[in-house]
Amino acid sequence: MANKRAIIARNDHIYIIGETDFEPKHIFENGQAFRWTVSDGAYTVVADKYVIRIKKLSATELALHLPDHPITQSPKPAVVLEHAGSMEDYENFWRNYFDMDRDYAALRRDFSKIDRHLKKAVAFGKGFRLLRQDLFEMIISFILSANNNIPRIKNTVARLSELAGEPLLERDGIVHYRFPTAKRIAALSEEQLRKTGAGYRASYIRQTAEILADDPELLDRTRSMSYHDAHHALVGLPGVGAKVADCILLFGNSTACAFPVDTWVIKLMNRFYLGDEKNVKRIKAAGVELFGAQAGIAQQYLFYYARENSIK
DNA sequence: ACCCAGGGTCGTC
DNA sequence: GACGACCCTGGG
Repeated sequence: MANKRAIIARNDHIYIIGETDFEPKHIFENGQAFRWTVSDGAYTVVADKYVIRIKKLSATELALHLPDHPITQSPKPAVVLEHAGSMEDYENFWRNYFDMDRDYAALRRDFSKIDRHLKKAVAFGKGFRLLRQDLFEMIISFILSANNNIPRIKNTVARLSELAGEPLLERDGIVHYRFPTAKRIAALSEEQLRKTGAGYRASYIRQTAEILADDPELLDRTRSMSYHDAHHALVGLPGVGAKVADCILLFGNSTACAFPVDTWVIKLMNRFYLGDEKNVKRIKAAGVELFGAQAGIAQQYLFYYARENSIK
């Protein structure tokens, strides 16, 4: 039984009502996205040309927002995407961005049957969704992630956007910038890139941006490739290894079989399943073997569960 | 104050 | 395949 949910657009806001799997904290605080801030439980997110604020609404709040709407008669979980636009924006962008056509409730049920660890992870992370983010943004963000920590990655991405991205709008005294194009980043000097906090990754970023600026179709082509071919194409870019390529495909294209293996996944896969496997390729193969065609999503639930509970 | 680890990749052996 | 170096920075 698919969960019944309603999407309503009104006054530049989009409401997602009755969706069991939409928890802003679990969507954004798990390392798949870097262009967000949180304040009083509300998430400000920059995606494409949009700057939205995501809030959970109680039944009372929802009724205040949509006073004359029949849906507010029966209390259901509700989320509002403020400033997200009209129904057209939802259909053209948000539906895809939030991976709304995947049935996460069904996925959780399937994962829960696989084993007790995944069952706990899935219960803990209920409300997670994969984001289908801009591929170029994912490439640069995850080149930055190598041997780095999340606060610094976020800072660098923010400074890079301010340095080379188009200003979008000012809200509450803060100017928000769109993520830069490959062309704009390729035009920066390595010195400028280092000043954003990129460190030694500055040269990878510049080189990769240059390659992609010279071949603007490359990323779009990967979307129609098999997982294997797309992964191979991405690994050819400077600063992009096997793990980063998997992150790009998982968080930029919702390629659910991509299974990134980082230090945390090595730890948790060994602790829960493998014992003492050091070979990353074999850990990745074991993940796909255990969790199936959507192993990357299982990986995200496990990753989030392990990190939030400091399982080392 | 100093040290360490952080969603890995690359070059070298 | 297995090491070690690697820009920085926030947190201990």
